[in-house]
Amino acid sequence: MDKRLITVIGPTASGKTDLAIAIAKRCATEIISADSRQIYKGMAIGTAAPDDRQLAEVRHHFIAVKEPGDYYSAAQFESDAIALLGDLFRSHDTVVMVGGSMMYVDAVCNGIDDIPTVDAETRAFILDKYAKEGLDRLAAELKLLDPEYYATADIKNPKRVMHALEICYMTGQTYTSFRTRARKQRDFDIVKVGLRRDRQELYDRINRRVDAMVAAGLVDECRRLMPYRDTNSLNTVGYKEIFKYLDGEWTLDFALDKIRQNTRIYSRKQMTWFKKDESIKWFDPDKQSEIFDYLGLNDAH
RNA sequence: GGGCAAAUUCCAGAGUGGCCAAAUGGGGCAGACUGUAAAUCUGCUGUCUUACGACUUCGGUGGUUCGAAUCCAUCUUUGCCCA
Repeated sequence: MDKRLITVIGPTASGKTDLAIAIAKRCATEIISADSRQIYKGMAIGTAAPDDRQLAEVRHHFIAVKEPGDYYSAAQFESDAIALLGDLFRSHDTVVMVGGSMMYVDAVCNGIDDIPTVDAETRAFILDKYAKEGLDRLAAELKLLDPEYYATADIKNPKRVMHALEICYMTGQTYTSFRTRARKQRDFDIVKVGLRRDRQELYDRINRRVDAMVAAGLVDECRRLMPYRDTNSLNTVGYKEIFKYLDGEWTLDFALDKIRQNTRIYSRKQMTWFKKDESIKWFDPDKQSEIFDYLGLNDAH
């Protein structure tokens, strides 16, 4: 029998966690979390990570395994997840992957180019260069070093320009030379189950979840994370707003409103990304039996 | 009761005679996306139109002017001050 990766995706607060657990239990398998923030320790509340009861029900991977200051990326997730899948498929026919980090999901499903990881010195050098010279100068330099990438790059986006330059400086080759953009073949089947809700309903769920987070101790969680507030992992909806409150810059109510708003924006951004993925089969999250039918799980037992 | 100030497009807030459908920010909508992606970035956002462009807006009404969001009169509302 072919090995199968069931991938559950959808915007934040759509109900992915519950569905993934239900599927994993039915298949007696484990869950790979494709979430760029739940992977960090100490951020369970603000990222709506599975709680202890849920974690006890089904074994989850990539939840709370990194320190907030650790460097991690979609590329690393690809190799970590693919390696783990190799192990899991030895004892399971099916594995479930859930997560809202579009790029992480994509890295596992389609692969990501093998571009060298930028070392700390180069990173600091380019960052400093950007601070001193500005985006236009960096873009002009990129035009010289890698005209091919420059022609299609998002030249107004500092992160893109800087990264391309980092690669050029560090390797002495063009960024383009690493970008094969080839789709990797995987030796397992991939089924993508998308959860879609009416926009207003999703917004209501987001609002309720923010209240639940506060009740669960979101503010205290943020206090504990204060030492890491400047790291990328904490540049995250739900945390950056509370930090403003803890700084005395915003009232708590205002910060919570901003969290609700930014979460809505995030959910829309996720949907924009998903829209172009033709391989996703969409479902109403409340109709679990339809999803099980689609996956052929209803008569498994 | 008297005095002063203010009313601008979804919100905040510029604009003080033509260069104004009206800066900027926020919000909203749409989109991009191969290296910390819950990040970062882009476009649109009065109406009609593919576009050129046309048309209706700046509290109400009436004036002045070739021309008004901008000046005058008056009314309404709001804020502040003196009673």
